[in-house]
This record gives sequence, C-alpha cells and structure tokens, in this order.
Amino acid sequence: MITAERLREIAFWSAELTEEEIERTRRGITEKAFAKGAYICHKGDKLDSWTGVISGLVRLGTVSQKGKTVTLAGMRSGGWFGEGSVLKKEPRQYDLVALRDVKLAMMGSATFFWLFENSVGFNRFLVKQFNERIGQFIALVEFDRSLDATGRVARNIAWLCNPVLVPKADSHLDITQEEIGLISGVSRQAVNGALKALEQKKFLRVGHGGITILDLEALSRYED
DNA sequence: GCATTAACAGCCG
DNA sequence: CGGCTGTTAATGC
Repeated sequence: MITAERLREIAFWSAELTEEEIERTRRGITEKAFAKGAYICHKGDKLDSWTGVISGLVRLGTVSQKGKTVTLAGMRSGGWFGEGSVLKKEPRQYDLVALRDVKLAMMGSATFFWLFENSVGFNRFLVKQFNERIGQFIALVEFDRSLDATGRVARNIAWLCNPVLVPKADSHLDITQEEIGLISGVSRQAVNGALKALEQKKFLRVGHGGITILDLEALSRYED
C-alpha cells in the first residue's frame, strides 16, 4: 500500500481520478525493486498486475525460436504497461528484464478491474494509452523493414519519450548507448554511429551516459 | 561486403 | 577506480 501523496508522484494518470478512486487505488498498489539484469517476468508467466516504472529502465522483449533476442519496446520511468494482459487475464506474451536497477509499482488486478468498472477518468486514460500504442504499432509495421539502424534508434528513442505515455518526460534521458542498443535491437557500435548522425541533424545532443532530446517530433518521423 | 561481436585504450564522473 | 565511450580488429552471415 502507498500514500495518496506517493500515488500522485508515480502515477500521472491519477490526476484524472476522484478522491474516492484515489483512496481505493493507493490501497491496491505496492512497490517492488529489481536489480539490474533481473527478470521481472518470463514469457508465459502469469503476472497479475498492471505495472508502472517508478525508476530505471525495463526492456520488453522475447526470444525467437532460433534463440535470437527480439526487443519489442523499452519502458522508462513514468510509463505504465501490461493492461492488455491484465484485461484479458492471460499470461504475459513477453519477457520483462530490468536493464538497470528498477523500482516498479504493481497494481493488483482486483483494483485494476474496479477502476475499469467504476472510474470514468481511468477509462479515459486507458483509451488514450491504447490509441497511442496502436499508432505506434502501425508505424512499426509500416516502417520496420525499411528503416536502417539510425531510423530504428531514432524511433525507439522517440518511443521512450512519447508525451502521451510518459507525460512528465524530461528532455534529458539518462541512458547509455548500450541500453539504447538493447532496446532498439542494434549493436552498441551502430548506436554510436546513429547518435552521431542524429546529433548532426540537431535532433538530439549526445552526452556522457545520456542524451538530450532537441526535436522529438523529428525523431519520431525519421525515415532514413 | 556489411554488420555484429570482441577487445581495449581513453575519458568522464 | 568503475563505468561509458570510441576505435580497431576479428568474425559471421
């Protein structure tokens, strides 16, 4: 259980809830920590919680039959995910790995369903989030085959900073080039080259152990 | 050939 | 000093 104060800090969508809903919600959330490299859950596990990233970085991915690692998305602090699996009451389709030390907020499915049945504000948020994700998946299908390494890096960085999914997103991202590689499905060296190209175009600035987004719009539209 | 992996020296914090 | 970055050399597709 967490305080109402804490809920405000870690869950931006709680701004859309009534006092009663906030009270109910804070009682249904617990915090949990995972060390760098730890699996939060494996594909096929039943993880019965809607999950928010409080701090750190999570990789959402899977392993193909041939043993190759496939990354579907990265989640940074402020992002909430897993509503699909909770709603459908089905096992997770992906592995969840902590790319660095991570703190998560876990909302039990009973609370999630109560909000789903009773809260107008919560549903408004859910629809917005689903809508945003659909847009991203359409873009993924449309462009993935044709994008080079720079394009994939640009898209994945933009995805991490999506203002609808992570409203508080600061323009500075604490992330190493290796982590960008893990999330984008590109080697660290290729990330290095991609970042330089993107910096040249003034879309972002490269720093030590982090980057600063200068033009999120351009990154999300980058095509080649 | 190209891109990814491996290895390593330099650098920032 | 430890972790991150930027090269270069080796290796695999």
